[in-house]
Amino acid sequence: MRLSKSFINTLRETPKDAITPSHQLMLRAGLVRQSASGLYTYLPFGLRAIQKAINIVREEMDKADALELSLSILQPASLWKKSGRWEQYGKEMMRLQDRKDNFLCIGPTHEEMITDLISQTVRSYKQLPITLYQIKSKFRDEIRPRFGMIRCREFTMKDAYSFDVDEQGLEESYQKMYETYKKIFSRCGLDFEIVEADPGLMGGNFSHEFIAPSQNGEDTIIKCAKCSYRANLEMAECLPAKVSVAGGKNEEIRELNTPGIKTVEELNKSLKIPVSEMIKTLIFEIDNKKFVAALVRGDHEVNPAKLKRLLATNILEMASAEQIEKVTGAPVGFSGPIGLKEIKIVCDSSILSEQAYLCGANKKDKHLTGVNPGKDFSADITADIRYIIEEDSCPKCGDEISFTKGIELGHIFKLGTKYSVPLQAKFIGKDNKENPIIMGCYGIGIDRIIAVAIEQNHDKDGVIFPTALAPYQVLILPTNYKDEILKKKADEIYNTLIESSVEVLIDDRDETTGVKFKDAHLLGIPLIVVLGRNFIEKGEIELEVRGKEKEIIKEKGIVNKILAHLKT
RNA sequence: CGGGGUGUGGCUUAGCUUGGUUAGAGCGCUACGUUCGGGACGUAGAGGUCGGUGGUUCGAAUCCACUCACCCCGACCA
Repeated sequence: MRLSKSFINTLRETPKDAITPSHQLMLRAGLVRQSASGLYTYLPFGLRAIQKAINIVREEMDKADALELSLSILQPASLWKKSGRWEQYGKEMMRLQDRKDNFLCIGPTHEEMITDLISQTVRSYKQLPITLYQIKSKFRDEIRPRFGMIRCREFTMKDAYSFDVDEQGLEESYQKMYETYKKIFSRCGLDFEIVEADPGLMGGNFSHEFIAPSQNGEDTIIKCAKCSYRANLEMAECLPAKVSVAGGKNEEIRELNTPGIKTVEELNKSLKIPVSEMIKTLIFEIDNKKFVAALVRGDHEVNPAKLKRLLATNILEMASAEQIEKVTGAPVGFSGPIGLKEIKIVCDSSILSEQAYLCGANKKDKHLTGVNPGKDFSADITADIRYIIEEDSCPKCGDEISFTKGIELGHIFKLGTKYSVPLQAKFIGKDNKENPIIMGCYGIGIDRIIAVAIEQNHDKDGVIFPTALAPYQVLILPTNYKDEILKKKADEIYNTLIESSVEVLIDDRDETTGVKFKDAHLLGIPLIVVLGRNFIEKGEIELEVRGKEKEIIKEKGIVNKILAHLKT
């Protein structure tokens, strides 16, 4: 492509709304333009990069025997009502009505559609296993789109769904995708971690996330320094406390006056008791009807995802101030486990029965000290219900852990029969019995591949595309295209590379050399071939590997040298 | 939805506190000329409902009210 004929839209200055490097550079390099919050237009160069990512994903999915199809973007409400998600899915799902007043949604995901398709087409175990996938736009009316392409409302997703006859089959399908994802992100040249994750609304006990470490990530992951343990914050297991705290089993309960002192920090300040020797009591409402009290140490936080899983509920919310007063008999800030009636007490496993703690008295302006769990109250359930903190150690090997931020590139789930049962996707087995199909689902955020590639590969001058994702591989830069010698040689190299099927650009614009260099670096094309005065004087051509070294090459060897670079 | 912030040609912005000429600038854009190895120089141009609506006033980019959009921090997720 000749730059004089292409559509490049580089910006000299950074648009003020863009904060993260990938967002700034994608705008500056003219890869995308924003049309509204969370909505972007891909310009030609950006689209080429996206197509590169799509092709890699498609190739690897096909190698894994997955089959591509395309489900309609608009989906009938009836299917979502069958799975129950018409009600469960919140405002992220864009709902609309057609001229006949039928309700539809713009697909935020496609489990219902694909399961319905399978229910109509699969009859026998002989048709299984099968994995189907598509690569297309999804729409989620996100609460808060941000970071440019990292969280948009309309985005391109590869979503795959596996269908098996049993758990073992699912395990194999899942494992296949796990390996496929590793290949995909490696081929894209990305740095990533695989972590255990909470499946949330999707169902299942655990899942895996593929996370690109980045300061601008929205997820927090936990890494063990020694072993291979990786988990996201929601999922990371906490070992029961090993820290020994002061106070003993036989302390007597004493009531303290604590007027207006509601938080652990305030209690710590006025009573000089370490926060780790306090119990925080939080009241949650589950399924919009029942209440539970969750107890964690003062220096810990309740992890709602763990609590949800433990209580097997999807709806868990903090109780309101009025509800707390009704349930505990005291205003917010004075709740405690002693004297709670008819509500389940869930105690975190880091609260030790042989220690004495400070906690709320369920009376206004009163707290209790010397409270021994086990002796003075009993929990209905004791389990791991808190977030891991940096002082914790690795749940697998006990070594140090660290926290890292990251961007979620992909997520693989085991769905089981969550959708196949309500949507009646069944098969007849060898034993002539009818059973629900066992499902898995596997997503990749395509736009995020590009955003992450840029987050991870850029410098002060612009993007440094990994070769696999670059919109073009080579940029030929004659410093002055009006110079006959330079023009002739540049065209010659350009034509030769085109004949070799190399994706090549030539900067034939009537721009100053400085502009050409700046654009070349901003665009991030991996190989820049500079033809300038050194060529005229000495027959030397400069080959710049974007972000790395520059080489001086004699005229004759240039094409082979370029081709050699592209192979590595 | 809660908290914070910003809206002035394509981009970055001055002016707003303390209302008063044709709303300035840099970059970009157009034409011509000189340049041509690091966003060059000269000359001449084009481009603006000052986010919108209503109000106060002789007079509003500037003050007031409402509203819209966008960004950032928290709850959602690829």
